[in-house]
Amino acid sequence: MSDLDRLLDELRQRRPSTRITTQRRLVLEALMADPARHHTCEDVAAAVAQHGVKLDQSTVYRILQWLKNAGVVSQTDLGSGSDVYALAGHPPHHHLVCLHCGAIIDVDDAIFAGLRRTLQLAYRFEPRIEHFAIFGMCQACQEHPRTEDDTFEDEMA
Amino acid sequence: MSDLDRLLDELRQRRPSTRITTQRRLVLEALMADPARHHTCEDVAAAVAQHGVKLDQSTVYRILQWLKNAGVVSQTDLGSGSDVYALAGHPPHHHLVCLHCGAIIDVDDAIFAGLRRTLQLAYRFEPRIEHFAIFGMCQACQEHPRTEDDTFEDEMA
DNA sequence: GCTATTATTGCAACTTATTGCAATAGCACA
DNA sequence: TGTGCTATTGCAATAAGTTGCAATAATAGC
Ligand SMILES: [Mn+2]
Ligand SMILES: [Mn+2]
Ligand SMILES: [Zn+2]
Ligand SMILES: [Zn+2]
Repeated sequence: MSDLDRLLDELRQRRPSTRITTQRRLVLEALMADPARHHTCEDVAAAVAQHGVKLDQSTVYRILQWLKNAGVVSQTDLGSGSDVYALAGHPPHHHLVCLHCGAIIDVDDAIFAGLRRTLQLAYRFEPRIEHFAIFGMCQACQEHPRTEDDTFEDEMA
Repeated sequence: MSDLDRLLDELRQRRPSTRITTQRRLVLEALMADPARHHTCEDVAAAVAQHGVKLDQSTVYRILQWLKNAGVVSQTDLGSGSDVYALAGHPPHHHLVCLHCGAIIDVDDAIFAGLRRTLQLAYRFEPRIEHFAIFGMCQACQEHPRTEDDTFEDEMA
């Protein structure tokens, strides 16, 4: 039994009314074919289309939403105009996005350890901090100040 | 000279090509009329309309964007469907949003002190963490577990 | 395997937000 | 006060994402 089928099975066990459809199988297959990637809805639709199946945009979005609610994928706005979806499983990490040059820096999940603890202890709030994007200014852009206009900010979502 | 004119003046001093238009004055006036509120684009447009001036949606968005880039307002997605804009000035704070019941909890900016320091020291990254929304589950919803379906998540952006 | 139930899909309409471009209107300077 | 330059606006088109609803298809039970 494949990784994919194992996961689908698990999802159905969690809530038995769940149906395993061709569409869901294909979307998950596309995601797992490139597990480290930031997939857009369009990416996924294109990958599925290569298998000869055309999925409606709304179907893809609904399946991604379903996977997100199940904790299987994360959804992030990195400022590119389209949200990106990624398999939540393997190495938890986040990104720093420079508002000036658009650089995307990977950071380990450990940076949120303190914040998580604070929210749990002080507010009894269980945060779901997965694949966050933190906007700001990178080192290079701080050292090379430009005028306020020629910035990446305008181009950002 | 009013608070409003003082601010507009300052914005123009920062970049002299900036023009002070009726539209900009009215939008800023609407924001400052209720400084603690989370304003949607629609709210602002409605408030301005009460003064007898109809602004195009795109104009309002562009002015809010301009104010955001200038550091005057923050923009936040609290999961309501429309982004909210708030005057950045006075009391910096953030929100915890419950994915289950939709509750919105206010938290002090201090919760980010550690993270800010880490990013500055370890990555030389200057984060712009203003009026963040952190999604997760509130205390009440953790204690009162429900099935995975009747959740607020589905209704969220 | 066949049938009934109902979760899921596809489609079209809709919402929120952004963008290109011609018309408008600040404002610097005479 | 009048004139020219160009930043900003309004408008219409577009993009990303969501939603209502009728048609479809997964699956449980026979
Ligand atoms: Mn990533
Ligand atoms: Mn707030
Ligand atoms: Zn940069
Ligand atoms: Zn709750």
